Amino acid sequence: MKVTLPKGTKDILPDEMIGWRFVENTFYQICINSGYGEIRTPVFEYTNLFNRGVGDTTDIVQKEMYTFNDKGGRSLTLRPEGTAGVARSFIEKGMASLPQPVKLFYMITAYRYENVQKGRYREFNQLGAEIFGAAGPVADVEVISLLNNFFSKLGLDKLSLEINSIGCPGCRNAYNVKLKEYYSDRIDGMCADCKRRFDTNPLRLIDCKNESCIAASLDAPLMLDNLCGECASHFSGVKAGLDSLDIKYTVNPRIVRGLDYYTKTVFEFVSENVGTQGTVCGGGRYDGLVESLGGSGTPGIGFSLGVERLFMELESNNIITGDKLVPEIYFVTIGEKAYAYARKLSCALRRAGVYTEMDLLGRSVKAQMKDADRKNARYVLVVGDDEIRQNKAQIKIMETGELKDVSLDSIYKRILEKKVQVV
RNA sequence: GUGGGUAUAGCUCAACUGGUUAGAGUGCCAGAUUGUGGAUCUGGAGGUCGUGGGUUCGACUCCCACUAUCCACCCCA
Repeated sequence: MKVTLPKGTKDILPDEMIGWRFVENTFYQICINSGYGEIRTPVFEYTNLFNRGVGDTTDIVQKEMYTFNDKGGRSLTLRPEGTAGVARSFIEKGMASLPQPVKLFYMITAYRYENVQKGRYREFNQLGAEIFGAAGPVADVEVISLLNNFFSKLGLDKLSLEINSIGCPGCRNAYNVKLKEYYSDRIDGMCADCKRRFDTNPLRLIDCKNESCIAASLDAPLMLDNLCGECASHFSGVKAGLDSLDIKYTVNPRIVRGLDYYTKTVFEFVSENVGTQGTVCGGGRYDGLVESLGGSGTPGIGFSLGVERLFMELESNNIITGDKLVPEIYFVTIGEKAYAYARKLSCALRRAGVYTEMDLLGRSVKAQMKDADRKNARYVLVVGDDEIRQNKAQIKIMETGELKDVSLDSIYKRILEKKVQVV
């Protein structure tokens, strides 16, 4: 084998694509119905967008970006996530002067240089949506309800929603001081990572999975108990909104998102079927992002959803079964005249929206029948030069094996009436 | 970046403690009375045994390296 897939990438083959279409179409419909406009931004952006947007201290920026110089010496980076590019577009295209709020959604690939494991790839697909310019908790609720609609339309009811608030810069700074105070006499017994976090990002200390660190964190003060008045009332607004929609959730005070731009509400949809990477969807509010990228102060909230992880969940619930599309009519032909006739009929049917099949290899009748069977065709229309002369053809109903004579004229007429049912 | 498992036909897997032309199932192609599928039977195509070294009279089998893949840590979708 000489040519292979790059590590961490995959081919999505035709059978699987049917499921992908199902997921993407469902997402598209829900977003459109909810007033979101679709946006496409470039796969690569100038590197500094992510440095500033995602945050210099994050793992993503520090070690996971595909960064390269183009021939003009510009530093470019394959997007490691979707929000930064959309925020850039919001600013650059002057969307702040559109009627507010601006609601956008997208279906993209993203790239992170990480070691591969279950539910984690280097190129992966995300569905995402963002609301810019709406500061109140109703926007948070709308984004979550969009996801709730999406999951229920897919037939998924086993994802659990966890929410938290990580406050605004104001209350977080005060909280960080408190945290450092709490950890100052315990940090010696904690892991190397945590010792580093103590200075760079103390918020992450309570999130560490290392056993001794978990023990040290048991009595740590929680952000949730230290929110300022504004953040606290925002969070209760979110909870009240979810309650009124009967959306179930649990408050998980230990959720911390890995991207620097999050403020106030953060949330995750978690699955038990995805392996250790259980987060199917993560999102939250980012009221400071647009401003930090040079735009005017604009609140925002959004999410991104890992399609590969969603698929694992769908498959383990038997929602994606890999069913193939089956042809309505398979034309079995004998002879050139019959082939030409059937080809014309087949084209007309395809234009009318009917899936038809024909042999392209000049195979025997038997082999054509076998092919029709293999493709699970509902009907086979057998046309030979004899039939052309007599202006009729045989239709075989594959499920029962029943044969019927039909006149070619009537078939053509039925097609013109756009009737799918030919028998 | 770190740790562990795996690597044989398109796919799923065999090959005894190293021994001759590496097998099966499935899938694919063709045939079993000449213009009709699914069952059965027969035949055919398809493998530099992940790559490169080494040990040996002899390596799919043992050793080393590399690569890929899977799983886990970190972190995230």
